[in-house]
Amino acid sequence: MNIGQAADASGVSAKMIRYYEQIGLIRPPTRTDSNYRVYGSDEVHVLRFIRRSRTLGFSIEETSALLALWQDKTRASGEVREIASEHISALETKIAELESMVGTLKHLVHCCQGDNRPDCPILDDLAGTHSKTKGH
Amino acid sequence: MNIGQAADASGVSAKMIRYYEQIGLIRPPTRTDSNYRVYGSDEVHVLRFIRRSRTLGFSIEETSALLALWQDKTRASGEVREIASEHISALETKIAELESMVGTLKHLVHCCQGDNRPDCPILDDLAGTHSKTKGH
DNA sequence: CTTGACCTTACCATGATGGGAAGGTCTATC
DNA sequence: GATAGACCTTCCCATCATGGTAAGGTCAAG
Repeated sequence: MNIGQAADASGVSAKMIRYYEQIGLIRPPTRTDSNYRVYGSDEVHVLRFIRRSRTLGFSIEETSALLALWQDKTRASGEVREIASEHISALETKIAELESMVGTLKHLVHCCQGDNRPDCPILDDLAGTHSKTKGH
Repeated sequence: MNIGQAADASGVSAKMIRYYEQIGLIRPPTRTDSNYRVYGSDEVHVLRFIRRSRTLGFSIEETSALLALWQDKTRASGEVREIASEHISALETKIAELESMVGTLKHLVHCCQGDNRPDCPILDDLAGTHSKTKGH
């Protein structure tokens, strides 16, 4: 299987497959006489694993750790759970930040009449010119 | 005021101030004979505006638009509200995505016993080997 | 006049991905 | 067997916003 077919089969672009190889996330595959990369179903399986992990928001580094644990027959699933739990915490922190931003913005939009008057609470807040909405 | 003082006063690093100048977000300030950038309270005000906008998650491009509206005396606040509303939508989409990830991961962590047995639902899900948790 | 804190520009790095160029290879069709 | 087109290879560049570092100039205090 060439890299294009492996890309189609795994959902990981050929570009990314080469990149993952370059940074050491996956092992260099065998090559044909004409230097083409050759992949089998095992490699496609690994690529799918990586893709799913990335989809769930794990970084390459985290994915690398999960991949190692997946391939380690003597692994402890506790380690996996720890990585996942930490990732959940990070995601929840991020969500809280975004929700805070949304809350502030919604309040501002609500105060902003949206007509043509030059007074705009959103801009005023951004400029920090008064403190009406600042404490929000 | 030198760039360092402007940085302290605005909360934007000197590095970023130069960058914002380079990409045209802010205007080049006057310089001293020895080529030092000189800032006044107006520039600091602009920098604070930018900082607040960035804190709220607006991109540089959006910040640039908001800044232009802020400095445009004939602006319509409706435009501002539109930018903010679109930004809220984008943030909410992002939040939903993250929450979906968290949901999947929590389910997996819940299923994963965290002991030393080599069976780990999280890795199984990532690998896509069975469909027990896949439809989640 | 030296020291140290500041400033200047210029370049490199991040993380994960896409784009493109220049050149080699394979396959199908004529 | 030649040619076209689809594929592969490596290498370099761009993103986005930010940080770092290095080499050199400037300023103020002691």
